Amino acid sequence: MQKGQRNRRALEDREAYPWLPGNLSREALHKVLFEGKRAQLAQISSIAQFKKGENIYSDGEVLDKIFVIITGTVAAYKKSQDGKKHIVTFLYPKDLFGLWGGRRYIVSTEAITPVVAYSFRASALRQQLSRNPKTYSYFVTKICDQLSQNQDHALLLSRLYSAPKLATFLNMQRQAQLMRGESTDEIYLPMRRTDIAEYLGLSLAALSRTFSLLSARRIIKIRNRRHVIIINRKVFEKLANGRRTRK
Amino acid sequence: MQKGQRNRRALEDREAYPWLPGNLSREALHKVLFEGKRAQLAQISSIAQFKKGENIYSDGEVLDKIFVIITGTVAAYKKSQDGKKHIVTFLYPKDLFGLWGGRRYIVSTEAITPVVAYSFRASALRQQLSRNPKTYSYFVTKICDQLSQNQDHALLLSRLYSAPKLATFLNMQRQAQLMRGESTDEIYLPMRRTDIAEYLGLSLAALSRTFSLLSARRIIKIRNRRHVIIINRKVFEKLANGRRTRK
DNA sequence: CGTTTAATTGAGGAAAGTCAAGTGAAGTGG
DNA sequence: CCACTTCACTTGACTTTCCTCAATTAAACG
Repeated sequence: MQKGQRNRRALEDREAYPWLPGNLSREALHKVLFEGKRAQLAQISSIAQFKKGENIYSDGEVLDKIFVIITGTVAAYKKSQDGKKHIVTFLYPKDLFGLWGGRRYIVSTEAITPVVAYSFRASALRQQLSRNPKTYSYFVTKICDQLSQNQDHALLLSRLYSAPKLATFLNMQRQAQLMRGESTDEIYLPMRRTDIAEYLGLSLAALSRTFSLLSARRIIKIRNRRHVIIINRKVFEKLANGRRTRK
Repeated sequence: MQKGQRNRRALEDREAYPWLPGNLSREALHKVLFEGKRAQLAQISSIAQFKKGENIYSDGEVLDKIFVIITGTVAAYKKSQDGKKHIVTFLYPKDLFGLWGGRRYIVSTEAITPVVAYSFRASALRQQLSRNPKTYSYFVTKICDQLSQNQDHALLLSRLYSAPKLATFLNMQRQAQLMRGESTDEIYLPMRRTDIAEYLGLSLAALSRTFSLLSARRIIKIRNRRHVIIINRKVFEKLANGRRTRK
């Protein structure tokens, strides 16, 4: 299956999950849940703020709160048996997190920029859901999205060489910006290099070298630590999507 | 968080998803759905059979059927941009697959042994769900489990060395056998070496070497291609769970 | 402006990849 | 039931990439 085709389809198809009742688009459901009923929501939610670097919750804690990001970026991570931190996903405004587990959280989360978020008590949300089962599909959709995203991440992790890994990552970030309706002239990277390395399964040194390599080959331009511009789109795409490219 | 503690908790906690209505255990729900109401189910499901190696559905096809395995093993895979096959997950009896996408399947699946499965038309299942929203939580639970499993897989993929990778994989298989109530004297591997390599993100050669290494070091005994016995449990555990072990 | 944190770069070594040849198991047809 | 073909797996030789450790430079922050 071609990549372009897949991307287009993803945009068309992910809107609706036809096997679910309450066949609303995600955008519409987000509106209904988080914008249309502020007054009603206020009863079960509050606004939480986190400083940069602050831990939000940890793997294994009892699951009591669920969050929806208003502004900022969050990293979800696990520690592997060998003690290393592995970032599972980055979360952006409108993303929902905290509900992927059962009785306890299954990942840890940390604010990597200052974060403002809605905070729901899990019990209140449960009641809300049983009163209005249609909103269910919103959550299921979100979880399915997360699942699909995780599978793509696994694919990324098993790529062999650092250059295509990084190019694919940058492309994913760009895609996400597009989805959120932001400009894609520049790619914005709110996280530190270490975080990217932990997401891609590379050492910090290797990641840094790869940034330098892509920059030296004039494929990307590193405006500053948080902003990257794609210069040579053709080679860039080849790297991200290409067959068996190394550097 | 300690590993042993985590495993115990996983067993205790995953049974119920308290933020869901219809707070039934997974085991109970499976019974209700697939054993208690055979007659009712017969109307919306049929039995499907697949030969070893047969493709069940492909990534990108329109999602029309959902399956529950009765006997046999299925591999779910994606092809990455560089053309390589990457196995996302192995599926065993009672596992559900096909519903993780929206309008289309998001992975391909293939029978790696002869497979017998219930086959549901997606549309029929949708009706079933809207009539009985409580069964919803069964599906959500399954998806959350899958998500959690995928995250563990990602962790596995980003481990550096092949020996701990393989040990962890074997341990996962053992754990799964335990969950299914099977004996754990031997680890049964229904899939080919190639499949394991594609799951672990290793070359076939590297995987084979690692099997040989563990065997030479008398950590495991390879009774035959499909059956492995753990001899030195202590070293084995250290490999699978240990900090910074290489070989 | 100085101190701390984040990121880049260099040198050396180790693990896994690739290519290729060889062995073992399984399945088929006479 | 055995010979033959095919497929699955193992092992060897060589190459490459990334990791580790360490030193240096750049940016952020008080």
